[in-house]
Amino acid sequence: MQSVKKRTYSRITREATELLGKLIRLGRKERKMTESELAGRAGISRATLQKIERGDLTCEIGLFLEVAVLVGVKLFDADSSQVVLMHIGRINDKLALLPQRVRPSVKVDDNF
Amino acid sequence: MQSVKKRTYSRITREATELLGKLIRLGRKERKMTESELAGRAGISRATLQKIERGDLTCEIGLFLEVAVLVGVKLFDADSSQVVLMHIGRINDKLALLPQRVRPSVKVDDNF
DNA sequence: ACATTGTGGCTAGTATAACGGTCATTAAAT
DNA sequence: ATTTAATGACCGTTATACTAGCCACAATGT
Repeated sequence: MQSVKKRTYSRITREATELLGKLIRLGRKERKMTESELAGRAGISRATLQKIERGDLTCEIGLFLEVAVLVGVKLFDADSSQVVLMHIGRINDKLALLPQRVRPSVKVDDNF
Repeated sequence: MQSVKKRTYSRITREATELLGKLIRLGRKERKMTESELAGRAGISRATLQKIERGDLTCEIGLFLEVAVLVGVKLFDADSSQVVLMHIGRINDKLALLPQRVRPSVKVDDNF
């Protein structure tokens, strides 16, 4: 009974993960795969797959996305996934333009 | 030197995570926050934030998305995130329509 | 030029995720 | 109705993610 992990997540984070889990479960059933089958293909245990489909926030993002890919879930969005992925080049450019280090001279504006 | 974890990830998974990490780093710098600041706000260590921005696949999805939300990264896509999130209701419906258990009578079609 | 400090990388310790196995329940097929 | 097996849940073990702290380097501001 020592040091119970006390982590808080925003509503957006919780809903997004829950959604992704449901999309995975939906994709799996549409393809008529059992939990064991999908877990086997993904190289994970059935217990972990159950956590993922349940939307457990503590699962590794790699496992989460890997399972999603296996059941045909389009990452990031329905039909613009490729567009988003292609943006990775432009993001590199934008990163290169920014100063390599951040030095907050004043104060960071808390816009929440 | 026993049992080195040997995990493989699809290219899509790797690129998606890498992209998300870069988006986070971009968002952080655009808001002129230091790694320590963002890590502090997210309630994680700086080392973990560095792993996230690097696109490390072994990070918890909850931490990954939480940091993304903090720096204003729109989850799933640029401007249709809310649409996707609203679809959660319809997904529940679709799940309810499917049989509650999958019994593969024939063989699962390997469409890869 | 100098001082400041953000960043990358490393370590050991600790919390915990993932695994493999088991069991009860119950939907699905006969 | 009976049989089969997919699912949900639990547990002990093992692997590892996260943490706190440190150092070296170098970009930024003066």
